[in-house]
Order: sequence, then structure tokens, then C-alpha cells
Amino acid sequence: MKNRRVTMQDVAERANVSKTAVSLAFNNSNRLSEATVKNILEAATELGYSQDPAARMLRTRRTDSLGLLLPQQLDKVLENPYYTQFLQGIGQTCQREGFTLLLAPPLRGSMLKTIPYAAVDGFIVSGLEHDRGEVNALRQRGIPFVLVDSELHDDVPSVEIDDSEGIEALLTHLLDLGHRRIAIVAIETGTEGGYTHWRGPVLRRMQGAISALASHGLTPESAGITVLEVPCTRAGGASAFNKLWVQSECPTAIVAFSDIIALGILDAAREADVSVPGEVSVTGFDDLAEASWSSPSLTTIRQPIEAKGRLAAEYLVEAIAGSDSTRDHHQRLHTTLLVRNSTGPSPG
Amino acid sequence: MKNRRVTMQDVAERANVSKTAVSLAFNNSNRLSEATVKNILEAATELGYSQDPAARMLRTRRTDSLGLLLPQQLDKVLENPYYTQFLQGIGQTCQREGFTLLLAPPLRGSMLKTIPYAAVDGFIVSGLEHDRGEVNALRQRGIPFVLVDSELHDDVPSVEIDDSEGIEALLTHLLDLGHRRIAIVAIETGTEGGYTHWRGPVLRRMQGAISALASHGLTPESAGITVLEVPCTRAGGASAFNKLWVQSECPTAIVAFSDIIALGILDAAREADVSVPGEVSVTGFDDLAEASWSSPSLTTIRQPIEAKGRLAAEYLVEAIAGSDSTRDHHQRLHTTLLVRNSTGPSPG
DNA sequence: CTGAAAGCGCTTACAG
DNA sequence: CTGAAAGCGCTTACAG
Repeated sequence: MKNRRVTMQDVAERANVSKTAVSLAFNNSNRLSEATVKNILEAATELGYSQDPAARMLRTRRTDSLGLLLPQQLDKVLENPYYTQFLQGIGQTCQREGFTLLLAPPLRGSMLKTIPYAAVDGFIVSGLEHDRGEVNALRQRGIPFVLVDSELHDDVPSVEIDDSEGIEALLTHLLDLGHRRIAIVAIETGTEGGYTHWRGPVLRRMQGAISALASHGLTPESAGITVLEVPCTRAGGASAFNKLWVQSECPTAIVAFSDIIALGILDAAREADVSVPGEVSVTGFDDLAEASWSSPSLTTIRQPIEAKGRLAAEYLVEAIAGSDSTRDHHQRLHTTLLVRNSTGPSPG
Repeated sequence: MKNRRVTMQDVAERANVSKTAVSLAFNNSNRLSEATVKNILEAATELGYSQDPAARMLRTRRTDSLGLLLPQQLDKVLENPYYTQFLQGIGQTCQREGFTLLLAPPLRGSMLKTIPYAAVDGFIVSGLEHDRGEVNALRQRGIPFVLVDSELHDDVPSVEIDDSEGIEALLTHLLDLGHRRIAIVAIETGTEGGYTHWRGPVLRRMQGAISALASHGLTPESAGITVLEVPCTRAGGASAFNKLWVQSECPTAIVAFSDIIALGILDAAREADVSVPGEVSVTGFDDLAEASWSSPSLTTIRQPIEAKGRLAAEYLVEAIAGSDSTRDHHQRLHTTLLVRNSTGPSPG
């Protein structure tokens, strides 16, 4: 009863032609006479034939699909509206170039395992803060890839933003408002050994902070300056606030490394009846739509999320098409400080 | 210079074993002696070998990937936060079951073209309001699929919500508030011939509206009742409002078939200095996060979006695993009316 | 514990 | 305009 798949061979026999003709009928029908094509297509329909994508991929060495390699589980990733925008950017390029998009989260906890299995022509790698062999695995795989918001490698095309510029602007803004007790809430990357061991965008943001502090004679070790790491979620932000607010010396400003964290901080502050920016100023990073709707609206750094996705996909498509120049693409996009209502003068 | 791909054969030769052993080393290493595995893996690393997903798929007849068949371009689809939630639900199941997720929008404008090309073990079909041969193409493809928010087919598993129940509750709420001049803003499906020719969820929502109207002696043709269709976007909602507000008899209530449309209506009303709900009540459908943040907050129907995605993926995974009972799965989930601040008594 | 051999279903020069 | 043949790179009974 387990009937064999209908293959090209079956269609060819039914239509009294060769497999070549069947293949041509589906892929290059103008190379065949109209009658032949019609004949073949009819036979195919009657038999319920459908081309096999795997076989075609094996033969053509093409999948017409881009892979988005993600550092976290799919549902966690999508919790952050950041990724929706990023996906839209990638989606635009995919659409235009005729690629589908494979979302490839870690398999059994490991990105290393998903890299060799995904049937794609190339990868966009997002948020690889700390390369633990992934880049090597990607190289071994032998297909092009583009790093976005990741630790950089000279010979791999990359798209990123000027992280340090952004945080520097934010901290300068706060320092100018008189704040000297400042908490920096970074994104957890799992890197051990404190911020001096960080690597990717989070390190670069930290460097921006350090440079702003330095211009006021401060360092992350100065009294009043706190650095902590939380997961990049709303809950992470809330927990950060709660940790900070039991300290003997509460900060007068909290710099979150992402909007979603900042929004969580706002939640927790409201919960604790702490006035923002009256008692504490809060800043974010990204400029998600939510940042302007929150109350108070969030002072933050705008970054071109969608453009990042679009560009990364464009580079990847170029590299797939065989352009050698792609490896020279290292795009660093600029950011803008948006001052809204969550920041104000230091109290007292 | 264009060096041939490194294949299993090369690794086998280098390690002085058979291709079988190489395959085993990567997939079933416990069936080989430790020494052999080590030897093979070393040879593979030295040569820069990587398994070929296409070849493996062809052989095993498995891709370990689910396809999400989308009715619109990727970037358009992702504009609606609805899909982010839906993707999260699917993502949970994918993660648990070890599948990646292929986003498969129409290729060169046609879903029919993407169906035969996607390398997936099954499809989730979302929002296929009007089947124009897609279901047949899916059948021809010979792999499982489940329909979500789509026109129903008895022998295909489906997951949907009780659309008519939701809109009925909404209209009853408005009628009870005294509204008799009501505009119904439906989602454009491209079906010709007026609402009697609609098919999927939009038809079911219309039926809910009709049934609520009937209990007050009204029909969609009654004076004061307007029906129009717009694209499911914020801009679509705004255009609906602007069309309605130039009519001689403005409606006192607008029922949008989705939150994103309702939010667009709110935008346009604010723009036109029309008070909601003072001059006109507005309702949505979905209960996106945005619906509670908007001002005024939106009266709407909550539906379990994430659960829908999760369930659909679960059914699909079951069907892929070969369960015959799957085709009996027709899940219809319930909705809840949420009365917030965008609705009030009919003016005058 | 390891190997020889068949075959998954397609496309593509090449020849006519 | 059409066909015979090779081959893409892998896995899996089967045999030893």
C-alpha cells in the first residue's frame, strides 16, 4: 500500500518522452515544443507528480534560501520587537532577490549543530557577541556569511552600528544633566571575567560609556558607578531595577543597553512608585516603536534596524552570486540620540 | 583553481576507511570504535569537510524544517505584530521538536510557485482567505500541511478561532450602546462580488456581524450600515476613516476586523480632531499589545494568537511523524470581548 | 566493528 | 526539438 513516490521517470514514461524533456518542461519550457510541454504537464498532473526540492538542490547546488543564524531560541528572539524590524529588512531583500528565509536557532542548545544542517546558500549571523567556534564552523561549511551585531573578523563582511558613539552620546547627556551616580545595565553575553573580557557590540557600548565617563574624570570603578548584566528582556530590565533600588546608594540614572531592558526598568519603577525622571533617569537603546509610546517616553539611541537587515541580506546575496569584493564590506551605520521624557536633571 | 568540494569520499580516503564509516562517524558515532571516530573526525577537519544538507535530505527524505506559507510579502506580513506573536507560538514547537522554520512568501507574486520549491517536511498555511488552487498544489506536493485562519477543507487539519462569535459580541456591545449607524471595515481579500462571496475568516466575521445585526432587525443593507474593505495595515485603517468621514451620514461606530486597522482609524480620527469615543466608537480584533497602549485604549476581541501557532505546529509535526488521526484535528479556539475606552454610548 | 554497493530524484552538457 | 548518460553527495540495509 505504501506507494512509491512519483518521479520524473514515471512522468517521462507516461508522456513517452525522456526525463530530460520532463525536466525541461518544468524549468525551461521554451526549449520544448508547446505540444510536448502540454503533454508532459498533463501526464504530471494525472500522476500527481511534484518536483523534489532536495534532489534539485543536490544537482544545482542552490537552495534559493538564506539562513538567519540566531543566538537564542526562536520564541525568545521574537519577544524583542527589534527582531521583527530586522526581519523586515532582510525580508525586503529576500523578496526582491527571490530567496526564502530559514530561521535557524540553536539546535539542542548549540549553534554549532545547526550550521552544518541548514539547507541554505548563505547565512546572516545575528548577535554573535562572543564567537565560540561558530565562525570557524561557518568557514568549514564553505558558504558565504555576513556578521551582524557580532564580534568582528577582518575577512568576513559585516554590518553593525556605531555602538560606542551611541552610548557615549547618552552618557554625555546624563553627565551634562548632573548625574554622577549612574548604573549601566548591559546585555548578558555569558562571557566570564567582567566587562574587560567582553567582545562584540556590548563591549563597544561599554567602551563608549568609558570614554564619556573619562571626560568627566570617572571610570566604571569610580564610586557611584555600577555595571551589571541582565538578559535582553523586559523581565531582565525589571530585575535590574529591583537589584539597583535596594543598594544603599541608589543611582540617579540608569543606562540600559537596549530599549526592551529600559522598558522593563520603567515597569519596575512604576511598580515601586519611583518617579521617572524625578527620582531616576532612564535611557534605552534601539528606538523601538514602544520607546515613544511608553510613559514617560524613553530617551534613547535610534539605530537603523531595518536598514541593517536589508544591507546584510544584500551583501550575502552578492557573496552568493560570487562577488569576491564582498569580504571588504564592513558597514558601520550611525546612530542618533533622541532625548524624550525619561531623562531629567539629577535630583538634589 | 576552483577546487572541488570536499566530500565523504575524500575524508574516507584520507582516513583509510569507507564512506560508510565516515557517515557513521558523523551520525552514529557509537557504532564505531572510538579510535576510528577520532581518526575520521581529524581527517575531516584537516580537509575542511562539511556534510552536504541537500544530499542528506535526498537520501533520508527529511529536512527537519517546517515551512510557513505566507499570503503576502515577508516585510508586509511582519508589519503586523500579529505575526510576531504567531511566529513565537510556532517557534516554541519548532524548538522543542528540533525543526527549523522556513518563511515562504509568494515567489514572483504566486504562492503556487513557492509550494513545489520549498525544502520542508510540511507546511503551515496562514491566512489563505480564498483558496485559488493552493490547497491542490499542497496536496500534489504530497507532504502534510495545516491550515490556519484559512478557508476550511474537511480533510485537512486546521486551527482557527471562532471569528463569528467574536464579531457578534463586539457588534452586540455597540448595538447595546445605542449605535445604529455602524461601519464595518473588513480585511481586503481580493475576492470579487461583495461579502456574500467571501470565504475564510473574513466571511465568518461578517456572518457574526450579520447575526448580531439581525437580532436588532438590521441587515448589512439597512440604512446606516456600511461595509468596506481595506488592506490589513495601519494605513488601510486611516484610509477607511477618511472615506467614512466624508459621507453625509457619518457612522457613530466603526468595527474594524483587525487591531492594526483600528489603530489606523484612531490615527486618522486624531488627525481629523474627531473624538473617540465621543463622536465615534472604534473597535478592533486581535488584542495586540498596542491595543491597550493606544489612546484611547482599544475595545477589541482577544484571540489566542500564540496558542494558534503552537497548536498548528504541533499538528504538523504529528502529521509528519505519520499520525493518520491528524486529519481529524479541527481546532476552533474561543475569543474574549475586552471593553476598553474606545467605545461609548452613541452620541445624540 | 567495518565495507561494497545500491539508490534517493534530479539537471545538464553533449550529441544528434 | 529531443534523448542517453553521467553524476550531484549522501545513507542504509546487508554481509562479513
